[in-house]
Order: sequence, then structure tokens, then C-alpha cells
Amino acid sequence: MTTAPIKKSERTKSAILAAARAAFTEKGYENTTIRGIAAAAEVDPALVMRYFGSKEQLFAVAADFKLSAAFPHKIARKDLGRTLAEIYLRLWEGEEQGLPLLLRSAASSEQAAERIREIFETQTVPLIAALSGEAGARDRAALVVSQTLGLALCRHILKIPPLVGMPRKKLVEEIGKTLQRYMTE
Amino acid sequence: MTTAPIKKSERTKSAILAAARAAFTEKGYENTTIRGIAAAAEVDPALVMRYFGSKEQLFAVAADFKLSAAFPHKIARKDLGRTLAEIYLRLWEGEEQGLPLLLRSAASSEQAAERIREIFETQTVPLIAALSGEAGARDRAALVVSQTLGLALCRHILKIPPLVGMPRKKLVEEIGKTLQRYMTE
DNA sequence: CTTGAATGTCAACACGCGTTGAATTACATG
DNA sequence: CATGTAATTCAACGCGTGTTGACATTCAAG
Repeated sequence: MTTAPIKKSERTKSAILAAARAAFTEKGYENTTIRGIAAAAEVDPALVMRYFGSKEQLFAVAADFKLSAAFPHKIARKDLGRTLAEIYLRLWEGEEQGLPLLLRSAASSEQAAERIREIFETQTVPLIAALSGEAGARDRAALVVSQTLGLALCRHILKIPPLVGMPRKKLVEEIGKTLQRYMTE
Repeated sequence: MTTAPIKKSERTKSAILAAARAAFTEKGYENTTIRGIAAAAEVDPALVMRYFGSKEQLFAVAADFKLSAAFPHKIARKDLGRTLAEIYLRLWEGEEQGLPLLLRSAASSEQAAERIREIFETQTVPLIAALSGEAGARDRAALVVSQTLGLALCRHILKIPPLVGMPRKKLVEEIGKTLQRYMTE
């Protein structure tokens, strides 16, 4: 091949990574096995080790993502809550986002919990500060995530029926009002 | 002994159960081992099996508890949110409650998730219905748990700093307002 | 003292895990 | 074709797990 120096190894490497993300997302850190990932990627388990070093390192790579890209930098102040709720809900419906992965693993892996804390400090707090002002941004951000993560937990992990079935419009409205108050009052 | 037919076995059995609850609460279902529980109870692992059958059954017993006892049956309508928030926060600070145990394990054990759903249907929904009326109680209850479990998750499992340090008074106020709206508007 | 049930211990099993290093195949280049 | 390197597989190790059944201890009752 003359044009593209796309190494074969990179393709299988990312196949492994994709399988790993899917497995971590579905089953959490503890219940996910290297052997299972390898099988899903149609590859030998040893290859996973060769490319990623260890299960921990593989998880670190799988959990390394940015989410701030999805958020606009400016939102009309009165629409803050609604808009944020809407964007956040969409974040959970896409296939390739890492947030579900982290939440699934957070209870069984201190590594995952630490990563969530890191994302909170480096991405969530600055976002809230930019949107609603520096004053008390850290506390506001914390309240915001307590509601947003709680919703994700109940809807996607615990699968509490009314939340699973609740139309997005109603969720945006109810959760949006809460976020609006946490951010602006 | 003439008076008390308190079998010795019952005492060790409940020692095992106590050790199991502590372990499940701290480390979640997957990361808890029968051997670890046995060591903490100063007992042979085989004895745990003899008394509880299997790890799954032991977990089922450990997770079998009622929480509605902590809630009063009548609360002035305007104080609903505040009062509920206050009681709920206290629920998480006591030593022997089972809620933290369930939340820790919910992400890695479908059994735990199912138990939470069951508690939601049999205890939370009726409670909300009794406090704030039958109309839409199930949806209201779902929104309430999305905030309360979210707070517990962020504060006690993820340990997001501002929430860990936030004084109870402020938490009661902020979360209380949210619960009030979910229950009455 | 003897019996027999209740209570607890021991050693081992089969299994699945993460991980490793040697062996093997695929493949571009001379 | 020959050769060397990249890509991948194979077979196995050591470990910790849940679980089991045979064995030992305790102890109240005849």
C-alpha cells in the first residue's frame, strides 16, 4: 500500500479497545475479563496484554476521554438548566461515550472513582463556572452532578421503571428545573 | 442453662452476617469474598456455607431489610422536601443500614439492582403516595430517588469533595427544595 | 461413661483469572 | 527465494475463588 501507512496493528489495537469499552460499559471493571475482551475482538488474550500492558492500563486508556466537547460555551442564562439537561441526556444515548463506562465501574474500582473526581475538577467545575459564574461554582457543580449522575444511575444501571420509560421531554423539564436552580440561585 | 435457649449457633451466625454486611458495604458484591467474611468473623469459610448456603444467598439475607420504619407517616405538606432530605441523610450516616450495601453492589450485581427496584416499588412509592398523594406518585417517587441516590453516590461512593465536606444543613436545604418540587408540583 | 446430635475444622476439588515467555505465522523488503 | 521484523498464537504458571465432603470437637442427655 502506497498512500496510507496505516499499520495493521493499529486496527486490531483499536478493535481490542472497542471491545474493552463495550465490556467495561456493560459489566463494570470487576466483571470484565481480559479473556472476554479478547474473544469479542477475535484475538488471543496475550495480544491484549502485549498492546495494553495490563487490565488496569487498558481500563485507563478506555476511560480516557473528554466530554466537554459536547457543550456549547455560551447559553442564555435562563435556559441553562434545560439546555444542560438536554445535552446531558443525549450524552447517555450515544454509543461511544465513556461516561456510562465510568459510572458502571465506579462502585467496584477506586481507579474509576478517582477518574470521575478528576473529570469533575477539570471539566465539570470549569464548565459550570463558565456558564453560571465563578462564585460558588464548585458547590454548584457538585449539586449538578449529584442530580445528573443520580438520574443516569437510576435510569441506565438500576433501570427503575418509571425513569426508563419517562419521555425525554418530561425528563428535560423536571431535571432542567433542578439544574437551573443549582446553577443560578 | 435453664432459662435461655439461645443457641450458640445463632450467635456465630449473626456474627457472620454482621461481617458480611460490613464487607458488602465496603467493597461491593464482587470484591467481597467468603474467605474474607469468615476471617473477619473468626470462623472457617466452610461454616459460612453451612449456615447460608452460598454467597448469593448470604447476600440476599444481608440485603433483606426495611427502611420505611425510619419515616413518619404524616408530615406537613410544606415541609415534605426538607424533612425527607433530613431523614434520608441520617439514613446514610448510621452504621447498620442496608442502603449503602445495596448501592455499592448495584452496579456489579443484577441481584442487588433488582432488590433496589423491589424496594422502590414496595416501600418508596407507597411512602411518596402516602405523603404527597396518589396522583403520579410513581413518577414523583422515581424523580425523588434519582436525586437522593445520586447524592449518596456522589457523597459516599465517588466521594466528590464538595459534597463530602458540605455541611448537612446546606445539603438539607438544597436537596430538600428539589424533593419538595418533585413531590408537590 | 456412652451415645448422638449440634457445631465447627481441614484439606482438597475444579474453575477462571491475569499474566508470561517461547514458538509460530504473516509480510514487506533485499 | 531469502531474511528479518512485526503480528499473533500457544501452552502454561501461580493464584484466589466458591464450594464440598470427610473428619474433629463440643456438649447435653440417658
